[in-house]
Amino acid sequence: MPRTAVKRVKSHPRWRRRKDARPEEIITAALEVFAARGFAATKLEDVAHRAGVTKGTIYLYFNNKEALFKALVRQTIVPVIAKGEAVAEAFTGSARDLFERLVREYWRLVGETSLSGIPRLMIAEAGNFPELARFYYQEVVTRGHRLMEGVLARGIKAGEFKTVDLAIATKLAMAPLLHAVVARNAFAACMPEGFDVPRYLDTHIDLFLHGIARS
Amino acid sequence: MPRTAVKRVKSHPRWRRRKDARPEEIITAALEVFAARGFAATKLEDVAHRAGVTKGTIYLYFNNKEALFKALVRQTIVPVIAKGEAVAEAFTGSARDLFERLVREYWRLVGETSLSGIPRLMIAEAGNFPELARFYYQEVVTRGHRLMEGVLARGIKAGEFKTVDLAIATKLAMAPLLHAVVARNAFAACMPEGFDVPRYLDTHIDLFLHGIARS
Amino acid sequence: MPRTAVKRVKSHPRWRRRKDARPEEIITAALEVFAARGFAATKLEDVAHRAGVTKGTIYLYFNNKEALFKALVRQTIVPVIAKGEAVAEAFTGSARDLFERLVREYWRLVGETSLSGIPRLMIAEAGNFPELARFYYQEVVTRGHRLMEGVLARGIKAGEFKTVDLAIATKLAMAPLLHAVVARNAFAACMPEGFDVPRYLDTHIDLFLHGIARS
Amino acid sequence: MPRTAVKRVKSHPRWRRRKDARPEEIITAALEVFAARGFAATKLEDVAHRAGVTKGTIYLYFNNKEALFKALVRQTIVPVIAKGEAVAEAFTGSARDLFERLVREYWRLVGETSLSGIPRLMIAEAGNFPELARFYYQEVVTRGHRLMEGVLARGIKAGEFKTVDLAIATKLAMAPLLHAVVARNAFAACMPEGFDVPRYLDTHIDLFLHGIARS
DNA sequence: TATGAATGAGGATTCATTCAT
DNA sequence: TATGAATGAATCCTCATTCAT
Repeated sequence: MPRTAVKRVKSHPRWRRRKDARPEEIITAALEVFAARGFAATKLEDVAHRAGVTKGTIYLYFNNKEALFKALVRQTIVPVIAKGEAVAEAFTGSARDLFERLVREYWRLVGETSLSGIPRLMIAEAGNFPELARFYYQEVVTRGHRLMEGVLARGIKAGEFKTVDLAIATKLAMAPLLHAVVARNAFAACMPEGFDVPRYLDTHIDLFLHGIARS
Repeated sequence: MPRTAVKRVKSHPRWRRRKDARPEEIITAALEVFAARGFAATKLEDVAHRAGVTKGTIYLYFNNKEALFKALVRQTIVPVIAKGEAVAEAFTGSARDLFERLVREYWRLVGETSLSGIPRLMIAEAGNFPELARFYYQEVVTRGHRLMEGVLARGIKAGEFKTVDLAIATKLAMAPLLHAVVARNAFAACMPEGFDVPRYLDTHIDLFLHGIARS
Repeated sequence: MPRTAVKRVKSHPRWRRRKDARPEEIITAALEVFAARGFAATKLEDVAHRAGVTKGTIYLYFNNKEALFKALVRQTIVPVIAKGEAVAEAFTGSARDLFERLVREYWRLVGETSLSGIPRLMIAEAGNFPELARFYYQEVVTRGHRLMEGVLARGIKAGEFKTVDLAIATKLAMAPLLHAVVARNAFAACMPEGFDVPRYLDTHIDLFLHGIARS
Repeated sequence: MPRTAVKRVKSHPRWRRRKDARPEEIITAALEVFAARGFAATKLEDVAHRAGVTKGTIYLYFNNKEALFKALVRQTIVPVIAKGEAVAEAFTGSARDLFERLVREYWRLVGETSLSGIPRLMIAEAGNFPELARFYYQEVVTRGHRLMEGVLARGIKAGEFKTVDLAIATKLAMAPLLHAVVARNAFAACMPEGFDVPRYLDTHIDLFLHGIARS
């Protein structure tokens, strides 16, 4: 801290230069590389290069490769769930509309962003990082399920949906989303026809709501 | 010149069988290890050990780690698709029944066997093996889709199903299957509640057929 | 996942110098080991050890064993030829004297130094490194021949030497030098009688000049 | 022995099939491969293939790679020296003519045959096989030198040659031969001009005899 | 004798990690 | 803080050697 602190003050007297941005820059870079190659095939040198630093710098902020990987997962994906929960909580319309809203929100926040690499990464590496897998399963998967379960329960109670096994219906509500994210991430280069996401989402919403609709 | 002449003292005969069983034994072992750890984290020594041979033996049958990996994918999963096609071709009942039959068959052949590791493996490694990914996408994913499309088309033509976008409905019909296989494979250890597969399949069949049903 | 995080406990600082001296140090060490053992029998660990570094360090400066070998040949021997050419160019005396001068110079620069290993190395490995062999033949052998041809041509024009086939006389002028370098390098340990180099050179100069002398 | 012996007797009742030719076939094949690649880079599988047998068979006749290499050197090159000695002993003409005869004979027996690989091999591998190097130096180099020394001594005594240091003059008489064999073997592929051997030999004989001629 | 499947020690190469600067 | 030279454990792969057949 001593030398640089002085420097900072010297060149930017008023506002601190936000070099606490470093960890985030590194995590952003790491997300891209890990998502593209998987944990083992990722070289920290590549991460460093993409973050505009050198290998050694990574170790100033993360104890080792594994710690970086875990930090990456923990810090990027959890906020998305939180956001979903906030949306649900604030929502006042029908369960059908909330379902639709959450589906589209998920795509907007994950499917279309670089976060789409995370589910695939976790699927790929769960076996190698049991502890992280447990964290992810608890804090992302289960929490996500709980969120969706609430929506379905709301719809059942309101008479919009027929009575179904909540846990299973939840999984079925999410699976098409998850699978699309994962498959697109994995096979984007192999899909010459492309993947008409809006229509895919529309159809899922339509079919699912039809399927679960009362009467 | 001290390079040559390594004396070896062994008590056990170093091999008994030999033969054309070897490649398959190795592939079986490789499937288990690759599925558990991913490509990069798999040590050929582990594969060898599990196959009951030593490292060197693997190289008698496969040029290198990558070749083994590719052979594994190509030789194990394609037959499953072929089987599905055969089932569909021979089927004489309604589209609804065929849909149900294929869903259950997929689970029986993939979800419940060690083959369930393959989809997850491919999702994890597609980025590192573009050529293999293309093969898999062509010969497994696309072919699987084609199979399911045929079923849906049959149902539409027969008036069982309403008219939908075939490609998208197909993806939605498969996604819950694929995702269940992949997620269970990845997170089995994290699912204390377990995963009630029969009910999951029943519900998917029910919801999907309800969703797509005419009128 | 037990792949990462290797703790290391060391008492010595692992490096002190760094810098651009390294490649040369490595090449020097490599010259000694390659010359002693040949390409295939040389272990990079030995080279590293002799250079006072570890295996990994070699790879910071050379892509692989072959690249090190090639760099070694290219960077060490070419300057010698250049020096010979400079000597010839600056020389103002008779062709006989220049011949003598070059013969002795060659021995001083190659025969007596660690460079004496290079010709033998190239002879040993030419078959395994065709491209390098071509380089060496062009930039060392041919260029050396051209140099000697110039001397003989000068002597013929000046009437010192009788008219001979230049290319062949050149080869005959060089062969005793080359062979002595190569044979001494190979069989030094087997020559109990030793090899009286000064006298060998004297005699070669004497016999050759007698043989080629006019009249 | 049992099964094959029976077979042999059955098909060739009278004369044994000369399968003692095997070792020679293997040595011939080994000469080619070793000469092309050097000791370390030679794979016994290649030798076996070229000999029309399998790797295992080599071990029926030679204890290991090193033994094969040594047998190869010992059995192929020594006879050549013996032949040279016989020629010299039987020769009745002048020393000049004998010199010429031996030079040409050497080329005929070594330079033009696959034996030309041996000197280069020995130069390449002497450091790795000290004991073999010593054998070669004793039984080939030294013996060859002795042979040539005898010729020169004969010429000096007869007044054909001037008095010179025998050991050194011998080396100078041989060097162009040895070097030509070795260099041609190593760099044949790099010599677009070719190598006019007959003329090279003629010129060497001419220059050397001129150089050493009395008065 | 001959085969060829199997072995496993050995060495090239990679890359996470360290640490003097 | 940041660098990047250096390290060395880990792993792929090769190939001499063995041995049941």
